[in-house]
Amino acid sequence: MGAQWSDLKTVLHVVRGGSLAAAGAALGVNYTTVARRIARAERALDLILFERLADGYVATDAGLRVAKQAAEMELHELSLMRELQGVDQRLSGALVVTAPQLLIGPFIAPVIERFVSSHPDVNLHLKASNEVMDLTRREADFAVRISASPGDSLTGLRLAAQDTASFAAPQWAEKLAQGPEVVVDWIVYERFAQVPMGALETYPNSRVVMTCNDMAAMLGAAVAGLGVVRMPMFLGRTTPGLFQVPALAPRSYMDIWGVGHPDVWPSARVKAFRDMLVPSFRERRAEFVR
Amino acid sequence: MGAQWSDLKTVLHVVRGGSLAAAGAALGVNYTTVARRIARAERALDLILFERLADGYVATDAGLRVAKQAAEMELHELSLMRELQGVDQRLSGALVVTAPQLLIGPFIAPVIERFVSSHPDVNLHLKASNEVMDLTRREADFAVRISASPGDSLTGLRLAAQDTASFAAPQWAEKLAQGPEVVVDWIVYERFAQVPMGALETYPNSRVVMTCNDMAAMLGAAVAGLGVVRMPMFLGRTTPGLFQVPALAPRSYMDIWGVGHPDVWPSARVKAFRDMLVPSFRERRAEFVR
DNA sequence: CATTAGATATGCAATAACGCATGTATGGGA
DNA sequence: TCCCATACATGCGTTATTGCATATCTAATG
Repeated sequence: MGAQWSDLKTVLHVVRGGSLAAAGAALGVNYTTVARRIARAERALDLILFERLADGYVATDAGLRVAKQAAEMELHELSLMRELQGVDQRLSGALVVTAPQLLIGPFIAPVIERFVSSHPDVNLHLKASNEVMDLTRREADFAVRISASPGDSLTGLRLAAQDTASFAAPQWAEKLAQGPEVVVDWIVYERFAQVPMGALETYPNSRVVMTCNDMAAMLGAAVAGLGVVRMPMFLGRTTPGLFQVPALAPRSYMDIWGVGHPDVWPSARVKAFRDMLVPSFRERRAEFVR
Repeated sequence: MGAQWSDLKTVLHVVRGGSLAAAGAALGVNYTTVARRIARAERALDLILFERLADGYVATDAGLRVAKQAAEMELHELSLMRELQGVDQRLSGALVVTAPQLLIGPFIAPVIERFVSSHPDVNLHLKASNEVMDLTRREADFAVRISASPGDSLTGLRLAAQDTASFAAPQWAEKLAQGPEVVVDWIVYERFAQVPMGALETYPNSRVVMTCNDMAAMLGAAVAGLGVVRMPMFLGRTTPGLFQVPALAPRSYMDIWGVGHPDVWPSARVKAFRDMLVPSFRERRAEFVR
């Protein structure tokens, strides 16, 4: 009478993705399989779940109802996965950590090095990403984030407070020393697209020479001497070839947080990682502020 | 990383049933398949879900957690199934009705006859059972029950009020007429196991000649002249060979209800069935009371 | 101590599910 | 109008899943 649970899940993903192909990708199966599962579910339920239109599958009312309850089922699945990870007291198995790309090299990597040698049975996976992983879906067990607060419903602890300052190649230091009338070329982050606040006060002739959507590329451009970049202190200080310049007064910036889902937080693996990460940041606290 | 939903469901049923065989029966698969699904789930989750003991599978803490969340998932599945049935406005497809065995012949069957000829595309399945079907699990879409109230969280309407009286073969009518000193042999329902309340007041020499767990068998015994049976009026009146006897004064009894789950209640099929059943009971209301 | 019932493992053949390649239909852009 | 990208349908060979038969193990029983 009823349909298989895997088929209900499949319906959910077709509704979510809007196409067989998208659902297949999400489920890790071929889209033909998705089509067959939908057909099977329809046979089992004796209902039409999707209208086959020229531009894809469109859910019927019944299809939407299936998807809705399947979404509820998925919430429990996700809750279970977090719960199982959270109560796991073994120092073996998978541990997924995510952190901003540019923080990894100078600050996370050394911790990871010690972690993996101390806990050789833990299979650590590091997701370098500036995008926010969904910890509810266990896309990561632990995340290092730069933000004003731990956010949503996550457990978090502050790893460091940080300031920003202006950094550039050495020739810019000389140029800026010539006086407030020099033309200052700024490399700015895409979504700001204008000279940083306060820059015009000290150097009225500041201008944007380039916008960019990637901080790593901006660093490269700065090292090459293209202009001045406002960035976190730690980043300027740890990038060879860059020096702090007085184009902009240091200003406090968002904190660095270590966050995790409350369900997953008690996991031995996550705790072990925290226990190495936190002291490491504490010791190097000075590198983040002016 | 995660496990398949069908495997989570399988874990649930092993925890519920306590053995692979029980789970297999519940799921409609061979128990070997159950064992393999458990093994697959354990591999996927990298966890031991069951201890393999000599006398069966015993869930670990992790296994219990999986089962618990899977149970929550199942609640949503059941809710979905009811919902889909409830919104279905077609007069085709399956309709499962349950009713007490002895009510079917005289009162339900005539309605069913008309129903199936009026709605030939509805696949009516009648579960004659004195056990209470779980309407939450959609073991039935509509139930005729003899009870004091519609009960739990079900929607219901009262089909008839009814009385009980004492019935027996004709020779008992003659015997009882001889006076209050005659020995009255009672056939009583198993779980009462004693002479009905009030019987000793009119016939002090009443005694239990047989207890039985099945009313149909009791009817047979009564027709055979074995003794007197207290039963609903409708039953005595519709059973050939039985006549009401004054061994016991008529007393009001539990009502007859037509009940259904609120989710399923609006279904066109259920509504159509109700719409035939209710007038039928209303017309014959007099047959149930003294 | 042998036996039996209940419960789980395992090997093998049958079946069902799957992925891939190919074909069809539709709509947008050059 | 033609081309191409998107989206689904279908046929076929491959793989994974399943059921059955058989073997193993344990506890309870005679």
